[in-house]
Amino acid sequence: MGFADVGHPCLLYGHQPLNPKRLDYGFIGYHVPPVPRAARSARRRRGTFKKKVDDNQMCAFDLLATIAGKILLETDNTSTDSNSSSRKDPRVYLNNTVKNEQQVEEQELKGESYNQETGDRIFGTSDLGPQAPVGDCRLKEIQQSHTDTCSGLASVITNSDCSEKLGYAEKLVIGKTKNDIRSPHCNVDAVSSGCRESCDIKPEDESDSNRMIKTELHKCGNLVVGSGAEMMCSKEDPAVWDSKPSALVSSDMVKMPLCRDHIPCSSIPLCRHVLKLGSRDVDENSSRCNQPSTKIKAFRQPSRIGDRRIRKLLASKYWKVAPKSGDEELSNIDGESKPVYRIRKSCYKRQRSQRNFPFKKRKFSDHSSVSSSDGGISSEGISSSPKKGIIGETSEFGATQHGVKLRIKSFKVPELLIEIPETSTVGSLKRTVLEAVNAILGGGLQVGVLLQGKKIRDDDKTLLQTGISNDNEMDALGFTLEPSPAQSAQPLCPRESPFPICSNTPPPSTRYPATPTLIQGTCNAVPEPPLTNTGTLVESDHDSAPSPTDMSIEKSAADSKALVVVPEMRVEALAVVPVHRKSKRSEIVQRRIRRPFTVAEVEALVQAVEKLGTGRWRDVKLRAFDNAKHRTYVDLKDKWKTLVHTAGISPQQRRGEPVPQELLDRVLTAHAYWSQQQAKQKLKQQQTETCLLLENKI
DNA sequence: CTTAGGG
DNA sequence: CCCTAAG
Repeated sequence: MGFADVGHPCLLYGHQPLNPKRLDYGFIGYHVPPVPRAARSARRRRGTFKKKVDDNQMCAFDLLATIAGKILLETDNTSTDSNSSSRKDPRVYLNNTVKNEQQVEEQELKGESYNQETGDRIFGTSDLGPQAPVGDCRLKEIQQSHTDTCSGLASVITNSDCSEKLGYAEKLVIGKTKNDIRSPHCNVDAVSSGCRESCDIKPEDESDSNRMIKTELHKCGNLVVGSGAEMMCSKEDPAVWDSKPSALVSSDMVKMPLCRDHIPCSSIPLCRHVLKLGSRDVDENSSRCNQPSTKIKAFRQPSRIGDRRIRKLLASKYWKVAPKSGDEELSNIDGESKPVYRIRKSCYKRQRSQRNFPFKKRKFSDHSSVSSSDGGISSEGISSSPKKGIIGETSEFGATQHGVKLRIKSFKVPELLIEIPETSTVGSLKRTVLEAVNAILGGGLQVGVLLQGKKIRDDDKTLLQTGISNDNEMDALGFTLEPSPAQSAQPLCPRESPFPICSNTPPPSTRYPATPTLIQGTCNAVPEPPLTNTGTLVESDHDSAPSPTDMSIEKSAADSKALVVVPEMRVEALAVVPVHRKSKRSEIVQRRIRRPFTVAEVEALVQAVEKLGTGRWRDVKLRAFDNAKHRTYVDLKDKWKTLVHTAGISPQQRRGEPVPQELLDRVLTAHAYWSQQQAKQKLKQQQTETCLLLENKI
């Protein structure tokens, strides 16, 4: 053949296995013929290997998408000067376009047929309710009164200084009102002081026009804050405050070094805006939720191609802030498979589809209806099988147990601190916030469970023991989203934490200081094991991967169950999610968080490749990373590619966690070996082909 | 769905 | 990591 045989890597180097496991493979491994395609397909069909990767992440994405669907950003600078100016045009559009009253009215009239093309999000800041004092921030009132009325996402936008053009921070609280869950519309409350008017759309007060608009929103994904009547009102009296402020408003100010001269924000007059949004797609969604599996599929099919396109468009744009991920432990160990996932397996077969689900969904359902909700934050799942609840029954109680139905009406999002130069544009602020949110939602969350406002830290307790099973307590049950432990502890570059919050290479002008979650006033440095542990649903996956998973749990919960709000909790965490929907057509497609391979993983990979060879990534995945849900065979292939490259460059040129030279040597060896094997095979193939040809001719 | 490669 | 063409 003209090729000198390259010895088996192991024989050549006699590497001592870093891992005892390595002993289990020997030279023989190289001679194992590749599994015939047919066989593989069969395996596939059998479900031997399914992508379950990043399910949790998906959840995060869903969540994000949901939140994103409700942008709350105010771009109107005019407000900075005073009530008067803002009064003239209380409405602020995301795209910076302010619509005139007429337009607004038209929209109202249009009602259901609200033109999607006008996809602008209107941030009305009007008030239809009783007049309230104006001028100062009346956060407290807001907080107290609205507990029941407000629903949906709540966002508090704090303007640290009204006179500062760009300085404001927002807090977003996800919450829902009692009546909202099913309602398709968005409820938005905008409360502000000083320069802004407040807008509180109370369910009861909803006018028809309101309803229409809202409905609209939910349909086309447009967000209208403050509608018709309210807007009008605000015009008349921009400074009117709603008498029923939202209880969801966080009292806690966003501390952002936005103020000039670093004046403590608290010392400056603040403009606060509270926006509450119901989840728009909920209802539609809910109707589909009954058949989850179908639902997703329906989407998937049509969106396949589009999906890719979308991803392509968006993928590269939003990952700058992607948290630097820590490492996972051993390949096989980690993984984020969560129990919840199992429950809804049918729905989320593909990590990818799942991940993009919200976006895709939206994109493709624009015409018809946004069925989305998908669980995100507020979707109300409908689960025909009660016992399957997220927090299903605990095993210990066996058959006697009653399933616990949980409704997750809202999640509290961890506080987000953002630092951005005052010279930044509003757009960049938006982007920054979005990125930060994406970073968090994309990977650094874990779930906390609250009962009566108290955090339940004992994960070993059963629901029964905790009182969660008690119906009376249900209302007091709440869930929080918090940064995963590692993050809180090591904000900037959490080494061990798989899901760091901050980006390792933040843009010059922005950065996300590590901010421990202040939820409940208690900083939970202590990792809260996922709710999962409590339930039986979990299929012992002993995944080590923390956060994202949790999200999935919640998500599932949301999907399959109802949503319940825990009102008493003060929401201090927030995230602002600006969304520019139409503008860039960009549905923020989140890029997967980066998770550098650990040495252990590399070891496992090398070992597997040595044995299986290159070109059989699926097998490699199965063999060495079956439990690492987030490592796809493509990832492994890519890693191998980079390993080969790395091995070929000088150590000085290498970046990231150094890979032991020994491993790199093995990489080169194996690579050479398998390359040769491939060449040989090709040759053989060619020979046989030619032989056949000749024979035929003869 | 998998591979193989380019980006 | 992402995206895609191919198979």
